[in-house]
This record gives sequence, C-alpha cells and structure tokens, in this order.
Amino acid sequence: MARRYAGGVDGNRSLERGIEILRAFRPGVDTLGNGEIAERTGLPRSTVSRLTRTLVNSGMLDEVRSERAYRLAASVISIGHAMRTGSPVLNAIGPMMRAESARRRLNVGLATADRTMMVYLESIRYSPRAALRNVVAGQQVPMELTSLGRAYLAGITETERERLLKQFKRRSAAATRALLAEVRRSISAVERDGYCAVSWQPAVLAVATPIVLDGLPVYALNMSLQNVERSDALASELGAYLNAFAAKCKEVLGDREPK
Amino acid sequence: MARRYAGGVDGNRSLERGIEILRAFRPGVDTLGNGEIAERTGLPRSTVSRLTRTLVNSGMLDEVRSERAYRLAASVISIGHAMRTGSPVLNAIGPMMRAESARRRLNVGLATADRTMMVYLESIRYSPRAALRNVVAGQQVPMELTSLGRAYLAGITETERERLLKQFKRRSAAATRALLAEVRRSISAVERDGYCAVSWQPAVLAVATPIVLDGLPVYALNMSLQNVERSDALASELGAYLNAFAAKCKEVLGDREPK
DNA sequence: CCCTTAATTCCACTTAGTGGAAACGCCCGG
DNA sequence: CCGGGCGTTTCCACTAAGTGGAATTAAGGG
Repeated sequence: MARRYAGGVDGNRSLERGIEILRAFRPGVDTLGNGEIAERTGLPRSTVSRLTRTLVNSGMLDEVRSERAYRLAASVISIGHAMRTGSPVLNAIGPMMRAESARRRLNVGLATADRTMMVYLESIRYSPRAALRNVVAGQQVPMELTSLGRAYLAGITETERERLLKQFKRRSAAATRALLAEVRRSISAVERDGYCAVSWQPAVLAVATPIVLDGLPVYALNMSLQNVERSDALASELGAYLNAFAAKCKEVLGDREPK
Repeated sequence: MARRYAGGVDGNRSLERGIEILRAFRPGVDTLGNGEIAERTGLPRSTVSRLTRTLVNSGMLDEVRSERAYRLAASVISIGHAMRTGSPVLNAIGPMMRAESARRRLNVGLATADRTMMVYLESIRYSPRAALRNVVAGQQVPMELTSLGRAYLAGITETERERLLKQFKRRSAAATRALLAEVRRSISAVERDGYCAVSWQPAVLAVATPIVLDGLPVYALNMSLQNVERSDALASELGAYLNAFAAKCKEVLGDREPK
C-alpha cells in the first residue's frame, strides 16, 4: 500500500517518524533517552527503540551508553554543510552580505522557514571588535515575532500565510489577537515600504524584506542593530539601507523572475 | 519482524534508505532528481519517488519543480545547529580554540568522524586580516590523508581502526600500500609525540592530536599553517603548541576520564 | 504535434514494521 | 550484598505498511 496510513496522504511512515525523532533534539535538549523521545513524539517505546537504533547505525545519532541516551551525531552537520554549499541564494549573496555588514557596521542575516520558525542560513553579527565577528547558521527564531518572519509571511502565498497564522494562534493562546494584528501590520508595511521593522529583543532594532524567486523557497533578508532605542527615524534609515541592498541582491539573482 | 531485512541485523529499512537519500546530497551535488538518486543509492525508482515525497513533507527536502529535482531544505541546518549547540566538547573548548587561533595566528580545528571522512565541528581559519576570520562547520576531509583523520585513527580502538583501514583500501585502489604505511607511521607518531604532522594540501602544514573522552566519540584537534614549506622544525614547533593546547583542553574536559 | 525520456501511480504480494507484553539489566536503597 | 523499581530492549503474532515491476502520465525536444 504505502499510500495513506493513519491520516497521512502518502509517504513513508517510518521515515517520517525517524525524522521526527531527529527533530526532537534542539538547542537546549542535547541528549535524549528513548523514553523521553517516546514522550515527546508520542510514539510507542518499542518503536522508538528500533528507530533510534537505526539512526545510530546510519550515523545520525551517537549513543551515550553511560546515560542511556542519544545525541545528534556529526553527520548532521555534514549534511547541513552540504545544504549551505548547495544553496544558490547563499552562494550568490553571502559574500555581499559580509561586505555589507562590514560597510554599514550592522548585522545582516538571511533566513527561510522551517515550519513555524525562521532559520538563518547565515547571520553575520557585526561587532565593533571586528575580530570577533561571528557567523552563525541554523539558529531559529520565531516567525511571528521577528521582522524576518513577518517579511517571509509577506512573501509567500495567501493560502500558505493563512495556514501559518492559524498555527500561531494554536501555539500561543495569549496575546493572540493583538499579536496577529501586529503581524498583519508588518505585512502591510512590507507591501508599502518594501520592509518591516520589529524590535523583538530588548534593545535590538531589526528590519527585513522578503526575497521571492522562482523555483526556490521564499527567503528573508534582514539588517539589525544592537543597543539602540527604537525610533522611526532609525527604522527608516535601516529600511533604506536594506532596500538598497536587497535591490543589489536581486540583480545578482536576476535570472530568476519574481513571478 | 523488523529484525534483519536483507542483510541488516535490525532496524528500520525505510528510515535507513531515507537517510541514505539525504546523504546523497553533498557539496558539489546541490540538486538531484529521483532518477539520479535511484542511481546513486541503488534503490528502485518507485521507492525513491515515495521516499523523497516523504522527505519533502517532513521538511528535509525542497522540491525544485522546474528541474524536477530536490535540494536539501533549511531544516537540515536547524538540526545541524542543534548538534553543535549540544556538543559538550565544542561548548567547552570552542571559545578556547578561537582564542588560541588569534594568539598563535594559525588555524585551529575540531573534528570527528562521519564514516570514512572527518567532519569539522569547527574550523577556525586564521587570516592576517583578522576581520575576515572564517569559521566553518560541517566540512569534510578524507580521513586517511589528513592529520586530523590519522590522529582520530590513533585514538579509536584497534578493531575500529582495522575496519576503517580496510575501507580505505577498498576505495582508493591506487597507492594503497604506500598510503597505508604512511597512515601507520602517523599513528605511531601520535603514540610517540602526542601528535602527527601531515601536509595534505600543497603549502599547508597541519598537526593533529586525538581527544579521547568517556561516553563520547573520539575527536581530533588540529592546528595548521598556510603558505609554508614543510619542515621538521616547524612541525615540531606546531606540535608543541598543539600538545600544550590539548593539555589545557583536557583540563577543562577533565570530568571525563581518558579511559 | 508526435516522440522520447523520466517521474509517478497502480496494484497484487508479502515482508517488513508494529506495539503490547514479557524479559532484561541497571541503579539505588536497605 | 541483596532485593525492588524503573527504563530499555527483545519477543512475537498480526497485519497493515511498504515494495517494486509494469502501466500510466507528464515533460521537454525536435
């Protein structure tokens, strides 16, 4: 059969489950035992036991005998590296992002969606002490709360967007009404100004804009500054930088029409 | 059943196959169609079709409709990030590695094995233009040709080592005899001096040492210099730096006995 | 517009996977 | 040193989930 097991349309249940197990590991949960995995994924313990064994054999998990637990193995970063290496967008504009970060003395990031989170393909953290400049990849930030995420939402299709908005409602019961309005306002801002500005973390001002290309997922590009008060003037200055930079990027990416 | 499908001891065949598909993507092969995947993995085309569909649904692959192909999705770097975040070794000595790179003005790397390749958890590339210092994770280098790999081989168990040496034979029919002798010489060097030196790439001299901890895979730590002629004097200077640094690292990692 | 090539769907077959229950083994406290 | 409890792995009967060759459909190319 293979088509449609309990609920799904088609696909392979075991593989889906195995991936779900890998996903259970996240920053903050470094090791997980079979029990915990079973709990988090809702899978029967015996099934988890078999799947983790397979993942160990395939090199995706390391077994920590002493703790009767598992942790993600190095293979996953090999694959992650292959992903970054193969990303045409990152390849095209990564160097430009570094240059721009140095030139403008601010943080520049490129991200796309992973379910309801935004994940950085690259986040260049500007620091006055240039030697400490930090490049991070893979970090996740919540879609609905960040400029990055809202720019992304502005870039995807109506139906996709509504689907995601529903999921936000489901997860944060609190402040939903106000938050959703916020999100929609940011989306309008993108449509009007090309970017949206959000101060998600205390003294950080961030602006972001979507990058829509043919045959690729929607990306979002952001710029941010730490240790500043949010002000409209600053936001529009950043926004102008971002729009200019995004325009340059789109030139480089020119062969893929926006629609 | 589930135990022992055609050859395997136990585990889940579909999951194994799905992982193998993910593994087929590597630096240089950014997109793959179902046909190519089938070829590379030896799986029947219909099976590949179903598994790739599942991987898309699980967010591990993006579909590139225009090319009838797939590419690794952003999720894989989220998981990669979680792996790095959860690595106790990287957490403990990562900052020290950065400091050491700056202090000694050389490259410092930490790696472990992924099958027969070494994969960097972190590779800090020193550049005289400090602002351009580059940190890479996930890159792979061949185990048998690099100081990193040979240090790793020196750190693992006899049986593991022999298993790997056999695999090297299998893959590079050429130069096998001489190469294996080389490898064994490097391993002896590690046992004698604490490190081994190899010039894998043209003008790069690298030294490496294993890090053996309880309940964790074996790691290897390396230091390297570009644009130098290989000389024994330089090698032993680097080796001394490395030994000193590794000793410091082991202090920090002290709670895990070497055996 | 037809032909080639590749991906997807179909479907009968059966094995590979499943999960509850039992066995195991580890760790802790007595 | 010896139970007792808890989490993990193994067992096993059941059968649905997965398989893969063949048919079908869809996508370029001439």
